[in-house]
Amino acid sequence: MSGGRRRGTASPALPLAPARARLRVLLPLPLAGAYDYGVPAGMVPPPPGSFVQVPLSGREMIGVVWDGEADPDLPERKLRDITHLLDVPPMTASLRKFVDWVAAYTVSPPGAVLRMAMSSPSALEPPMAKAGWRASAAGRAALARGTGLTGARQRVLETLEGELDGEAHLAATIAQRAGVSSGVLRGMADAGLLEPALIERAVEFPRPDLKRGGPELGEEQRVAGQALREAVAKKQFGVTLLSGVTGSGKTEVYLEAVAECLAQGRQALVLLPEIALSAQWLERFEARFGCQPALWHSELGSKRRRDTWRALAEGRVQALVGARSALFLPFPDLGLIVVDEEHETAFKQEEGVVYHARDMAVVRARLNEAACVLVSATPSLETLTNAETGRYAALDLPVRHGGATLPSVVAIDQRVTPPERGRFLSPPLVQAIRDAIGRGEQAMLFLNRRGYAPLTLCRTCGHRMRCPNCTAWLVEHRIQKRLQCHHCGHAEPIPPACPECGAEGSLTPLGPGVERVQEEAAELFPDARRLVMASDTLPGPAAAAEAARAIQAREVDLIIGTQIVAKGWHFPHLTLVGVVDADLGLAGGDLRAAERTVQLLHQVAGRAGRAEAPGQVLLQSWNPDHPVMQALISGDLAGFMAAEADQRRPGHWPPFGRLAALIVSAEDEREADTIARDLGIEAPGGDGVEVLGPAPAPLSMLRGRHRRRLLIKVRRDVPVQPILREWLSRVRVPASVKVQVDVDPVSFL
DNA sequence: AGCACGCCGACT
DNA sequence: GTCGGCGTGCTC
Repeated sequence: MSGGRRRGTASPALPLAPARARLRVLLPLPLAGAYDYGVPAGMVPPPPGSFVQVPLSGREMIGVVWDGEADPDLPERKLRDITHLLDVPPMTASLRKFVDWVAAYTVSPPGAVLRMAMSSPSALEPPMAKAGWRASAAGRAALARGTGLTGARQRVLETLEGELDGEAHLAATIAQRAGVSSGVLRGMADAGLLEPALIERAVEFPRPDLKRGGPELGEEQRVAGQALREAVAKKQFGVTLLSGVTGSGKTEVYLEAVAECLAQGRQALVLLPEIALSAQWLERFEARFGCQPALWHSELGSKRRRDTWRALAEGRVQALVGARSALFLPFPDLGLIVVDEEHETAFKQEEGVVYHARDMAVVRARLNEAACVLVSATPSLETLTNAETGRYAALDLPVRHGGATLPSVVAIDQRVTPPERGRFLSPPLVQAIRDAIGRGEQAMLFLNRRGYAPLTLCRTCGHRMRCPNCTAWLVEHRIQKRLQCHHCGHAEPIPPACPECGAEGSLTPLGPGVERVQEEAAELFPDARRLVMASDTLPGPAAAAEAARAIQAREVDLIIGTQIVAKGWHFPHLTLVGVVDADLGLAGGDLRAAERTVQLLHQVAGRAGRAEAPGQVLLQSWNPDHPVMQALISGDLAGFMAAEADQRRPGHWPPFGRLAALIVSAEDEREADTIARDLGIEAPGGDGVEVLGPAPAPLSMLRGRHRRRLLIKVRRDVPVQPILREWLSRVRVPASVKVQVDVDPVSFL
């Protein structure tokens, strides 16, 4: 460009100069919407979905060019220019729609949802090649001559050209492999024997082998697998419920759907409720496809995270298994989403953007013209209802794979044969464990309570040890010698004397946790090899995998575990399951307490008798006539769920109506009360709309914040989000008070 | 989410 | 007299 002054930027001297092109950029922040930015001269306006860097109040941020028109009335002086366009595949239109849909449904700022779809910030930056070293031409020549090199220098060159394949590596790596100090490398670089070079990132994800075929399928499995294949092959949206008794081989069936999806050249996503406990699942995937799938979960390291995100976005990952957050990953052409154990509450995200991954999976599948498969031995009432009304197709596997039979379930009436004083295992259960172990089989005791005792009480003054930050008792963890709060992470040493009255040796543990059951088992069965499985005794995937291996290798006789033992494990030598307190989940007025208890105990029961030897399940209960116990004993879960539906239908309780909760929280109790009261005053009404509350939340203090709840119940045909938005807009909330919206709550705490 | 501006306590 | 606490408010 010659000619000196052409035109300045937005020069006022040229009022008729065409205005800069404007477009909308959504930023990963909880702002009300997208912001407008200008396209700088010389930049081709990036299409929607492009990742761009933009200035925002003095700093640079990465955002996504969003759909829709920019506001022409925004004054030119407010408009800043896009800084640059990032070299990342643009976010697909379907993922953008998904972000908007989730934001609208959960009543969250779209930017907060976008943040979940940008969960690996570093993946968006240009591929960062690291500075490394390789042999220079002079170095290679010197090596070829074989003379004039010190031993150390020769080893370095041999290592680089040999086992390091002549490629560039970090100085530390080279020094370590060649067994020399880094000083040697420095000297070689100065002498021109080494030259700097960028290290290529070479993270390749293995391709699943579709020809490999899997384990032999039974006839029913084969038929169901074929049906799923056909659903995927249609390349249309559709949801299928795959139900089937525990041990019926549902995983192998839906892996057929995964195979079909990959054969179509589209990507498959499998969501698991707890990826950390998925070692056995990964083995099954590998058995079917000859390699590991890509993994996605919150504990993934930043490097792995970045590589996975980028490889996926670039279409180099075919199959991915992940926790709920994987739903927001940049699949270029998602063809299948499987939600395994769809009834699990772990799919509900309770913090930040509150969403249910199972429900959002259905939405993402719809926006991607993809198939969705919901899998469970104990489907949720929501999913069952959708299957019954024909919204979802349904496949069922009614028998166990390989000729195994379902375990028999019997209640032990605690009123008739109670445990001894201070004990928790009743005589019939003790005898059954003794018999099973005596036969060389494995037994399991299930109690959904971590630690030693849920409550510590002073026998002198009645003081109960409670959490300073939460409305909760402190749970004794005897192994760690600490009292712990299971809600906020507060922990303190067990005091030698009562902090209230000072009485020494007066603090007494009340009630059982798994540690205490293990202590009792140690006295009763001193020769049995025992293993405690709880989230705090199996920290991380490696520990869980090792536990599973030890059990399968029959290195354990008695397993004592919390709910993590309910999660899809295959323990072929386990024949007896004892539920220490079957009534535990029924306390409290939770809408789904009964449903959840049936699901959990049925899943636990399903660990027994998965191979040749038949399984037996004993439920210790104070109320064996309760419908929950009767359902488990008879095995008639369908009947139980039908009765559950009949109870919820008349009052328009979910799934026959919709709930949303507002949780008001503040450090100051009076502030929480004030806002909760204001919300109560402004509560919406009308046909098919009902507001309950405000009331103190069952956990009325959590992490130092006082909590109040309001619940809105609307008829199924009434959209709740506009009501919520309007309601919230009528109440001014100071920054010190948080109002969390929970559409379709599963927890009422 | 940052970062600035804005009014009330312990320091050089 | 100032340095600085983090409470509200804005960022295209």
